[in-house]
Amino acid sequence: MKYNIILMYFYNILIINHSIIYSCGVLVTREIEKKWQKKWEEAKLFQSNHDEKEKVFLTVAYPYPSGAMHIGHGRTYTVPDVYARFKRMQGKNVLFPMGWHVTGAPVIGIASRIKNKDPWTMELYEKVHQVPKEELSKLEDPEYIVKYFSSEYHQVMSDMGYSIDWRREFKTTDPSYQKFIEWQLRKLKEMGMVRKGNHPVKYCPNCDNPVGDHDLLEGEGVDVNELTLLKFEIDGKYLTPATFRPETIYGVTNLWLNPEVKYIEVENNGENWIISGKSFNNLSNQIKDLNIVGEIDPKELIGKEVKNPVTNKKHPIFPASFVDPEYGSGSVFSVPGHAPADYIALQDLKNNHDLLNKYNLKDTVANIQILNVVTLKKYSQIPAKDLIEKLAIKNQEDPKLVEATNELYKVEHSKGVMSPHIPDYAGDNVAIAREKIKKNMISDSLASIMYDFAEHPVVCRCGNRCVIKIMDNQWFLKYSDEDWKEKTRECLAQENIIPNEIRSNFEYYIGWLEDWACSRRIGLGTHLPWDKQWLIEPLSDSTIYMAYYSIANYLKELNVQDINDAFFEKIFFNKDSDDLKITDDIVNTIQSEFSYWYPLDWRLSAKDLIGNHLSFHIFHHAAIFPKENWPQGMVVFGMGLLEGNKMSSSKGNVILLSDAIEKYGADVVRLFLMAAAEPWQDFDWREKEVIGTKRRLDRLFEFAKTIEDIKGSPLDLNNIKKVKLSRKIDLWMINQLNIRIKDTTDALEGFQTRKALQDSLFLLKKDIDHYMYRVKHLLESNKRDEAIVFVLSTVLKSWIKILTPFIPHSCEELWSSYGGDGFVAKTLWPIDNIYFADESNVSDDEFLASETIEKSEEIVQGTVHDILQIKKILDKEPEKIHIYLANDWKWDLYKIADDVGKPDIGQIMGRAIGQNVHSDKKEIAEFAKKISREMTKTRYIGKIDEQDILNDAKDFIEEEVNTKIFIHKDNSYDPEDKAKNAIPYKPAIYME
RNA sequence: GCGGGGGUGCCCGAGCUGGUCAAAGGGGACAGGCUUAGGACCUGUUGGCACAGGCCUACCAGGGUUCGAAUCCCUGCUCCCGCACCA
Repeated sequence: MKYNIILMYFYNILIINHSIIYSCGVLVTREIEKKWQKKWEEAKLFQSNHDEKEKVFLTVAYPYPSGAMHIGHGRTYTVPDVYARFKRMQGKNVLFPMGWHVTGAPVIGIASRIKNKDPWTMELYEKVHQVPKEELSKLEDPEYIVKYFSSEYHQVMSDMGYSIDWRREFKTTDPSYQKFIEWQLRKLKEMGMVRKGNHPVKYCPNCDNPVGDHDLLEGEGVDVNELTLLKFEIDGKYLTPATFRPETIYGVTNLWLNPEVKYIEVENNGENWIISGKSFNNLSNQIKDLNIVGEIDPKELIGKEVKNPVTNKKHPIFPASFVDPEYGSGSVFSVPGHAPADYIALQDLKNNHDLLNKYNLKDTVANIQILNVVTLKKYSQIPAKDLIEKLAIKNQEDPKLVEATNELYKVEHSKGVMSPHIPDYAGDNVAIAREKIKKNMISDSLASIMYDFAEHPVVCRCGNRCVIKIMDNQWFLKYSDEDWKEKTRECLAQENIIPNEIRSNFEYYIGWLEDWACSRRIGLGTHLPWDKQWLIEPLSDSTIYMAYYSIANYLKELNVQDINDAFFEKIFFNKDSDDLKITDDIVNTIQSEFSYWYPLDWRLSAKDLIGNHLSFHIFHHAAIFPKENWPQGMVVFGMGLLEGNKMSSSKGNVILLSDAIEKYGADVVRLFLMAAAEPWQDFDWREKEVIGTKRRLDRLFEFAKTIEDIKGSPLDLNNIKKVKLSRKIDLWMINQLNIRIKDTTDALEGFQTRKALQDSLFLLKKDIDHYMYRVKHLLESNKRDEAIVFVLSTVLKSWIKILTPFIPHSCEELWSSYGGDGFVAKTLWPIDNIYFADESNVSDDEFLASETIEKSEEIVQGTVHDILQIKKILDKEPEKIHIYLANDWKWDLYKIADDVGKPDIGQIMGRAIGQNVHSDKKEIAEFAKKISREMTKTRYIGKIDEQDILNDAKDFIEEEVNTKIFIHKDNSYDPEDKAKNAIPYKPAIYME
């Protein structure tokens, strides 16, 4: 024990040292980040108002603040911030708002658990969500929970430097928002999109409330199954076994009852049913007015007969210990032909002489004839038996029995056909027959529907067992309505979906969605305006709230009583009305604000919300707004992983965003999150790689210092001394910069943050390294080379700009440190033809084409590479290196080969001879053969002046290969006949 | 079961409108340099065989289309995600 404490002590020291060492490398500290955040706020940089500029309106799903923000959330909210900042620099007027979705039930449960000092919850909120002790007890109030965490979210979002227009912040319980929701629901009701009906839910009788999966102590993710209750008559009463497979009613041989459990007689609508005592709780929540009449002794029923409701055959009742009194109604009908469990139970009973004697069943059991119902290829008339034999199942306790049951259920459902002797349904697929039989039996009052959990128990957090309750008089949104679906599809079709592969997912969900229960009993929220006992279900109040953002700041100024339906009709549809209570000028201002910002350009959300939130969002926009205000695009996010494992607050596997910011700084966190994966992919937070990201950021600052060092005086980005460039390597660097700017811009347009950073940070850094390497020898002879200073300053200036959306604090700091004017966030995004766009630079026609510039550098590098390769395998150091360039006829032939486009030597030869490119046919053939394969590996961009290129880089090459080089256009000196190896873009080499 | 998306080198992960792909980038490993030292930085190597700039084998498996396939088509295997009344 002591030993461990000592070890921990050392470990702590190591950790402390660790962070000290790293923090030494920080160039942008938290203080600097806070400084810039304050400056942005003071300058109201992100307050967006209606003006003449082109607008971009984007929203990201507002959070449900029931816990602290973790790095997964950090990614979700950084993506829109990066895009917003990018678009602003492109001169757009961008609206990026934020609100809090506080309606719903979870906080109610959390609050009561905190009140009850539930240890798990207390630990979660204290350790994972890091709520201070003095605040913890206040979380007994659900309103306080959302208040506490929404202000926490607000703080962390500010610390991340998000460019949010906070004037439009709201909570979904704000009175004016509730007015907005009431208006929407009334509107939908008027349109006939709301109906009343019944609906089964997971329910806790103790809490007297429906419960969601996250409110469960046990049984998370357990399905609710729909079962058919079949009524088997016995002495004027009914036994009501429940089943998944009503079609097997034709194969019933007997019923099973558990003689060791309590059964009761209940009265239901004039009928008397015999059910297990334990099933009453569940059934009574589903069937109205179910009254207990008395107890029934199951032992007395054993051996008696029941009547099959469909075939009218008589079946005996047998005892069985496997009958679970909690499942269904506590009795089971036996289909040994198609249910392995029934088959084996029957076998077991046959061998159980004690039991047979006790109930005097010997003859009855022996007379049971197993019946066939379903015909299945590759199976006998008794498929249950086949499977039991195949899996070698010995008795009822065998765990493989479940496997056999599931297997047969699946196979018969998907491939089974009703056997020829089954009346009315012979030849039908099982799946179809099942539905038909169920429907017919219910309409003939031979059966009814009940619901049960697929597994027991399902336990509420309060400790009580849950049941399934039919909620009656529920209100539904009619997503099943075909016209509504059609309109929704139309809306989807005109939207941009990123990534586009997700589109088919939406199409699927729109088709699949059925009516959605939009009312609930508990939680925070808005009451249904026409039926106040109901609250509006929290997904249904979050469908078109983006429209609310556009006017939220104005609504804060208004008197809530004055906000009525007429107001919203005016704002959203410009409909005039006598009921308006607000003066014209104010209404018109708000109206124009809405019509400026709408439609929504981009909606961002997580991919697990496709089937509900996002689909509802389309449904409601399609229903309520005219086409010109339909949403324009959606971006769907992936999930977050932590060191390869799924992030989950409730499992404690999270890193809080606030901790990450404290440790690494907002820019590092932003940079890592944006570089780790594209938004729609799952990203993985790996500590090691986060640290790597930090180093890379530091190097940006070092680069700036390097330039100043070369220049020998302070950098002034706002006033870069222009120099006309003549060296190809300088042009190459500028050209690479342009390529990176273009690729970054394209990537950002499509929300590809990872690719954008790949281009703007990593690849550009590589280019700069390469450039520095290429000009190293020039700096040695002239440290203050003006062209180099010009090139590097130009690169730095653009580099800072294109990184600003990602690491805004660092970029502001760099910008202001090196003479930039104002906020870099307010500067314009760089164009992608810097230098070349200026006509005075463009005298040398040859270097207009970026391809040529790239190719030149490739030739230089390729030549160096080849020389080094050959040198490596020579015995001795060469004294001279001769470089031979391809002569004109080779270029001509190369062009022909490119035109032909494939390695078809015959055709290339034919054309070459036809055009008479060269007199020596043998040489042509030889060369054609040589290049025919090479061709496909090289990009042909036309003839370029290789001599000029190599001469320009001659000193660099000589330094690299440490030997004098001689460039030859012909083979006047060619002792080893190497010149013939020269190919366009790939000179021949000879060393001596 | 229904629906969607994948399987790439030691690991993560790009590429996938066919040729510039032995395959970007990162991580790891190895070697070297810089250094008092380094968890900092730089360079090189990281499929095999060659050794005058080359060849072979490779992108789950099998088949096909093509002059040419990681990329297109078919088949199989396999992994992941969603399936609801609720954030």
